Amino acid sequence: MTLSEEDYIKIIYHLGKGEQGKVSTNAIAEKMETKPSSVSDMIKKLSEKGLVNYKKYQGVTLSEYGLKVALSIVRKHRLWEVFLVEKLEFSWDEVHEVAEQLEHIKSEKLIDMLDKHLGFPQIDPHGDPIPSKSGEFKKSIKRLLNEVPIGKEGICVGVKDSSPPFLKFLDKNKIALGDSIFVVDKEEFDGSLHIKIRDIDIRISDQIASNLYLRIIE
Amino acid sequence: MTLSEEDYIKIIYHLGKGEQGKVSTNAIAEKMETKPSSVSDMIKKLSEKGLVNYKKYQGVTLSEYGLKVALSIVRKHRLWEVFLVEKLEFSWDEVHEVAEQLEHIKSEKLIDMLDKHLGFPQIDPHGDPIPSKSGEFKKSIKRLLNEVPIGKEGICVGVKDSSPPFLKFLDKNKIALGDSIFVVDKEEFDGSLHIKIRDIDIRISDQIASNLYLRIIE
DNA sequence: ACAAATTTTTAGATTTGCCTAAATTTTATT
DNA sequence: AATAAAATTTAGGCAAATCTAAAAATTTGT
Repeated sequence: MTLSEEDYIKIIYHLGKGEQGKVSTNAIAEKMETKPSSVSDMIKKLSEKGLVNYKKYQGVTLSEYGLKVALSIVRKHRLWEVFLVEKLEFSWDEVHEVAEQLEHIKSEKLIDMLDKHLGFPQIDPHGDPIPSKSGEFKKSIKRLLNEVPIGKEGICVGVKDSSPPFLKFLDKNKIALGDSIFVVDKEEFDGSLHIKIRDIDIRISDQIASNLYLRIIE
Repeated sequence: MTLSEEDYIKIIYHLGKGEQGKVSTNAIAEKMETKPSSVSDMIKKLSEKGLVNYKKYQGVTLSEYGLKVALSIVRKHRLWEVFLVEKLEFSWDEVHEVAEQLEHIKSEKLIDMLDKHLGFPQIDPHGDPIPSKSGEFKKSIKRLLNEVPIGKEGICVGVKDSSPPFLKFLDKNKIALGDSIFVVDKEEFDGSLHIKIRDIDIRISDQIASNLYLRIIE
């Protein structure tokens, strides 16, 4: 597969919301930053190769094979994102462009060993799930931290209350978007949480926890 | 720069033995696995871009700018090789193909941080020196282990005596091509060596040391 | 030195992925 | 349901990087 073909497949995957949805030529053109006519050309090629199902004027969907390819690209992209953040000190919002390039590197062993090196992560720095080698993956959902079950881990993806005092609190406690938070325990009577963040244990009140969104798996 | 241009520059660099040597069209064609006519075309383009010095029928050399570009590609290639071996458990002879792809990834921060993550290595798994960010690098030389000065480190790149008993010895002591060996000390009277390999200290006789080639720096 | 062999370049074609402009199909509106 | 608007496809071209075949320059052999 060429680089360009892989980009198309990935975009069709994302626009199709992971599975069935028919994807329009124009939508693809916009994401690819190209013209609809170019998209038509490429779709024809992808169709001949069996990567997409296509009937003229009716939009495209990924074939079973195309979906497999898409998931493998997404897997590579997200594993590289984890690598960049965990090992190379990138912040969660700097990784996309580089991962976009790294996702095209072809070597099965590379990805298997990278996965192992990273400890088989399940989510990337944006909280999105990482497909397994065979293409399965858990759905991710967004939850307020105080609603995350004990023993679960998630990525901090947003705040409900963005008032200065709250943001200051986050800053002081070194909690930032993209951080991975593990819920160790919950105190019954006041709802306060014992969490682990960057290998450090801290306790936060229910009030704080109900203002932080995590993206968790399952 | 396109991927193909980068490949040409790198090949011209290697064929020119690192610097001045004029490189012939045919030699480039062979390395690129393409035809001399294609090379002519590309050389013309590289020349227009100021990457090479070129007079028809007279071969090419890298310009100052072209050399800079070449060194940056070599740097990336070798850093990725170190990464693959040190962090992802690749063996020294498996890394080339993958590094060949990774060397084209464009991100200054990526390479800087990779360099840091790897502890600013000076040599790659084949014993070749890694250019610094600014393009300087030490020459590497091949020496028998017993001639390596105390305090130096090198990569095991070959054996002088390849008899089965010797190879068996290497195997038993977990010494393999590509291993990094640090010379800790040398015993005056029998010439035996105290070396560090994969963080383990071992002692080897002069007889052994005089059969192992290391590639060292400076 | 000069013809033969080799190397290198030019000319013209091909493929991939893109473009513009025009034609066609679908969808939206009245 | 007919027409206007929007989306999509086709047609014809372009640039990059390659190819084959043929021409030109250089090197080699005697």
